[in-house]
Amino acid sequence: MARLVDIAQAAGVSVGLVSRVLNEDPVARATPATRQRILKAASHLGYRPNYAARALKFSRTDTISLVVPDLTNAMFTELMRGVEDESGALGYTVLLGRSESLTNQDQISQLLDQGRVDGFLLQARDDESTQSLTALIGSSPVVLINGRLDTHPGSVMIDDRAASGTAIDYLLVRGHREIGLINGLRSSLTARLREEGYREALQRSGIRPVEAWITHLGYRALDAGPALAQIMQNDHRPSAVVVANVNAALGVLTKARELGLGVPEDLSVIAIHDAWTCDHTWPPLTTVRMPLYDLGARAVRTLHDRLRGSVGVDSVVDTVAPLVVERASVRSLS
Amino acid sequence: MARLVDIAQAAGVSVGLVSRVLNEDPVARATPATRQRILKAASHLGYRPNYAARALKFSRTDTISLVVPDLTNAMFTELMRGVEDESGALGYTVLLGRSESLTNQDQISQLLDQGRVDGFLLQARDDESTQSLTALIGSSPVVLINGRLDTHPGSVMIDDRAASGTAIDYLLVRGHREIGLINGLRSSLTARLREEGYREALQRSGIRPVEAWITHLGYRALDAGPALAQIMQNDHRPSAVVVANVNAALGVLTKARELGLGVPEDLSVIAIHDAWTCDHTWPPLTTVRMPLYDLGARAVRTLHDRLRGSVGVDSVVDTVAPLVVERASVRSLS
DNA sequence: TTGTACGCGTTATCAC
DNA sequence: GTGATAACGCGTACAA
Repeated sequence: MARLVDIAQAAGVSVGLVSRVLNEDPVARATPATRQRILKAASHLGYRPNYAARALKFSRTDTISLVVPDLTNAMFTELMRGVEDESGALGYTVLLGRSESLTNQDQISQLLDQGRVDGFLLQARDDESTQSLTALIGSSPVVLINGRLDTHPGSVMIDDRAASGTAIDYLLVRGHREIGLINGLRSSLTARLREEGYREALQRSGIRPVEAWITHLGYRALDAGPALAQIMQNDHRPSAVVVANVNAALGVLTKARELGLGVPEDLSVIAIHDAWTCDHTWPPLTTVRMPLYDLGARAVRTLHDRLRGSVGVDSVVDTVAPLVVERASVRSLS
Repeated sequence: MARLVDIAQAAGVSVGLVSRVLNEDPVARATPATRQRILKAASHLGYRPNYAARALKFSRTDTISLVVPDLTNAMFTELMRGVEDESGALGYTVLLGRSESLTNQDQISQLLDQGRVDGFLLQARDDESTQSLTALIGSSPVVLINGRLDTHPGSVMIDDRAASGTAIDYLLVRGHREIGLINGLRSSLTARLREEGYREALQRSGIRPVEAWITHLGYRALDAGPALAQIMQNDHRPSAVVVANVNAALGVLTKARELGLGVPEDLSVIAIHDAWTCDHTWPPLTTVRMPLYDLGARAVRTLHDRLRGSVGVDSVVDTVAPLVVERASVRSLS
C-alpha cells in the first residue's frame, strides 16, 4: 500500500534516500536524524516493498516451487518442513505444487519464463519416464528430489540402498531369512537403488534373493495388494516383506488380512519411510525413518547455489543414518 | 525471456501494436498481414508475458492462496482439486500454504501488501480463536472455508448439521439408540454445528442426548484417544460413536483396540469426511462423504466475486447431499 | 549527505 | 492502422 514515495514525503526526503536507508546501503550512510525520521515514517506507514516492482527490477522473484507427486502423503510433511525452514533462512518464499498439476508440456519453463518462480524442487512421479522428465526440465534451474538425471546435474537423494539395507538387517537380526520386496516401478531410480540395497544386504549374509519374492508394481496402496498376492501365490512363501513405501504398506496390510494372513504372526512387514499414521494401522507399522527434513533443506541449498551460478551438484543426504521405528508389524522368529 | 520489444523488432512494428494484437484489443485491429507477422514472431520466439511487469502495471497478480491447517490430511485432496480447477477456469494461479506457517502476526496482510497474492482462501486451525482470526484477516480479501465471522462476510461451509445428522440417521436405522459424539474443540464453529446436527437428529427420534457421551477434545488422532477413553469410563456406554473427523477416527480405532473393544462388535464407529485411507484402517472405516470439491470451487468463486468488488457473501454448499460410504466399522443391531 | 533520473516489461492514451 | 510515450514502484548510478 504505502510506497517509497509516500514515506519519502512523510519524512521530507527523496525516494532515493529512503530506499538506501531501508536497504541499509553501506556506501552512503544518512544523518542519524534523517535516518530516524525515515525509519519512523516507514514503520508508521507500515511500508512493505512492492514485490512486483522488485521482481521486475531484478528479474528475480526469490520464490521457488516445491513439487511433489502427492502433497497428502504424510511422508512429505518433514520434507516440506525442511524446505520451508531453509527457504526462510535463505530468503525464499515457497510455492507448493503437485506433480499431477504439471502434467502437460512445458509448464515448468512457462512458470520460469513468466518470471513467477526462480527455480524448482521437483520430485517426479515414479512412473515419469526419463525422457519425458528430461524434456520437462530442459535446462531449467531444477533440483531433482529422490531422482537423478545424467544429463542434468542437480539432485538430492536419500540413501536408498541404506534404507532397504537397514530394513533387511533388522529382519535378519530377528531371524528372518526369507524376505520379499514389494518395490516401486522399475522406471524409478529410487526403487532400483532400494532393490540393490536389498540384494546386497541379503548377499552379505550369504542369502540368495528369491526372484519370485520381488515385485515392481508401484508405490501406491493400490499397487501393493496385487504385489503381495503375487508373492504369496508361490508354494514357498517368505516370512517377511520389505515394502518400499508407507502407502504401499497400507495396501499390504489390507491384502494380508484379505488373504487370511496374520501380521506379524504369518508375515512380518517393514516399510521404508515413516509417518504418524503408522501408529494407527493394525498392527502398528514398523518403519525405517529417513532424514527427509535434511533432504528438503539440502535441496533448497542446492537450488540456491545453482541460482547463484554454481554448476548443479548431485548429492546423497546420508548425514543421518536410517532409523528403525519399532512398532508391531515384525515378529521375532528366535 | 523474449520480450514485447523483441517480437516487435522481429515483426518490424512497435511494441504497442504487438501488445494490442496479442491481447486481442477489440478497439484497434491491425492489418491481417502485420497481425500474422506479429503472431508468427511471437510463437516463434516463444513469447510469454512477464508476470512481474503485469503485476506492477495492474497491481494485481491473479494469484490466490489456499491455506489449510494440514496439507497432508487426505480429506483436503478433493478440496484442493476443486480449488485448482475453478482457479484455472477463472485464470488464477494457486499458492498452497499451511496454517501453521502463518502463525505470527500479520503474514496475511504482508503477502497482500507485498502484492504477492490477491486474496486468500483460508481454513483456520480449529483452535484459532475468533479474535485472533479477526485480527489476522482484518479487512483483507479472505474467504473463510469451514468457518464464519460475523464481522467479516465472505465464507463457504459444508452443511455440518446435515453431516452429523446423516451419520446419526444411518446409525438409527441400524438399531443404535445410544450414540456418543467425539467432536472438535468448542472454539470451532464447525464442531458446534456438528453437535447441533447430532442433537437435532437424536431428538427428532425422541432420543435425549447423553452429555457424558459428548467430548470436545479436538480433530486430531492424538485428541481422540483420550476422548474415547473418557466416554467409555461411564458405567453406561454407547453402542456407537460419531467421530467428527477422519484423523480423529484413526485415534478412536487405536484406542478402542487398546481398551479391548472390538469395532464394530462392541462399538460402532462412523466418521465425518472421507479419504482413501479409510479403506486401509482396521476395520475399514464407514464415513460420511461431504462435497469438498464443490466447496473448494465455491470458495474460489466467492473470492473472485469479492475481488471484483462484490460485498462478501456467506454460503453453505448443500447442493450435494452427504453420502454415507459404507465400509465395516458399523454394526447392525437388529 | 542527499536529490535526480533512468530502466526493468507491460498496457493505455493520445497523436499521426 | 500504427507509433510514440507515460506510468506502475523500485533501486541505483550519477550529479550536486
